Amino acid sequence: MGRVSQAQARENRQRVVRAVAELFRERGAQVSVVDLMKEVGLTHGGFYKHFDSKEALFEEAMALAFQEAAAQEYRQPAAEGGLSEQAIAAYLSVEHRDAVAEGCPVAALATDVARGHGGSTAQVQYSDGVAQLARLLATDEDDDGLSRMCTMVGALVLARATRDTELSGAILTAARTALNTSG
Amino acid sequence: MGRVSQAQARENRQRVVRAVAELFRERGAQVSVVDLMKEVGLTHGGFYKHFDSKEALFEEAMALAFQEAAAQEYRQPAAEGGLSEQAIAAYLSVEHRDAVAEGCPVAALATDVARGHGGSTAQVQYSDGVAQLARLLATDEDDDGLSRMCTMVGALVLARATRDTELSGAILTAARTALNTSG
DNA sequence: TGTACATCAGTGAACGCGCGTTCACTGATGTAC
DNA sequence: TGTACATCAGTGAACGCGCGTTCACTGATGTAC
Repeated sequence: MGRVSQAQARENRQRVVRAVAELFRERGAQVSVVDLMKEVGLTHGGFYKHFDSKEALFEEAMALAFQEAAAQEYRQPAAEGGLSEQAIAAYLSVEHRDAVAEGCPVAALATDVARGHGGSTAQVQYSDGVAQLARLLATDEDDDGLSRMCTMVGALVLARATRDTELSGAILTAARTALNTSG
Repeated sequence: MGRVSQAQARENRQRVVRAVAELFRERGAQVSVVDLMKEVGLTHGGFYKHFDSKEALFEEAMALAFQEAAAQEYRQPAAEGGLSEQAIAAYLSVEHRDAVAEGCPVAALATDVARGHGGSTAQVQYSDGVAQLARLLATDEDDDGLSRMCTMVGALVLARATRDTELSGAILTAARTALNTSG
């Protein structure tokens, strides 16, 4: 194919990171270099022109996932502080449940981070992401948002694991109801 | 080594299933046949005398994990119905957080099941496990236990992912407090 | 109970395959004049 | 602006390795007499 412009190369690199940020949430560490390069229309050979190793890419992708998550609609706080009822409904929606790749990385990557995939810097990034999400949920000094975050993340994770059963929707509904009545 | 008695063979087989039921929770599908046979003191060659395939073993191990979980101490209901405060405290303890292999499979395997590892029968077994856990948490007709289960599972999963930070203990405490005051 | 033979649990080498990574090569891009 | 050459993004074959699985073999166990 021959050399490609610097701008094109930068864009290709960015597309790889973004693709992995999504594939990572969907499949965890189970993404091969061949697959991810194919995902952006390239062959695997050029991978190491951009990244030192697969793990280095994973760390970068994890950072991007958390960075982009901060701008998600389900993170818009209500005027009076705390997340709005709509934001919580968006987080606990069937759409969010089914869109793992673009969804909350705190919910999608918890088990991977706990198992040590993605390296040790991933753990730090993840913890920061958790703290960030909790802060959005905090309402006053009596509620640091942590237990509400547990309910939301737990509901999303469980709804995804039971996706093809009627339990899945019931879980989302139950969590939504509990969060709106208690907060 | 030569042939081994039928009783010994049965015991060996059972030990493999039990070992995998634990390794599975700890590492997900990332357990090699060589590793798991080594875990029980055997070599990999004999594996297929006991199981049709690695996936078949995984399904059996998943079944065992849920079966054994039903007998865990954190599942003892209080006299008046619902889980006792002690049972909830045990579930949300640092000990349970650190003992993934012997801990609640609903929390340990959620992401794996959601990603389709362990086969389709695993999804059914998992959903049954979720329903079972929720039933333990139900207190009356107004509370089916689902939202409380989300809080518990979410707390355990998040505490594990943030294990080396001070956030981890705070998450467990916050969830424990929330569950005891609202139920 | 003892003997002779069939069975089969466990062994370890071997298989084909996909993985992460390396490398010689290509040829369009970037740059020096 | 044009030309000549160096650069380097991307290609595809190749590497060593670990994986799931197969198989010929071993020898103690199980069984028929």
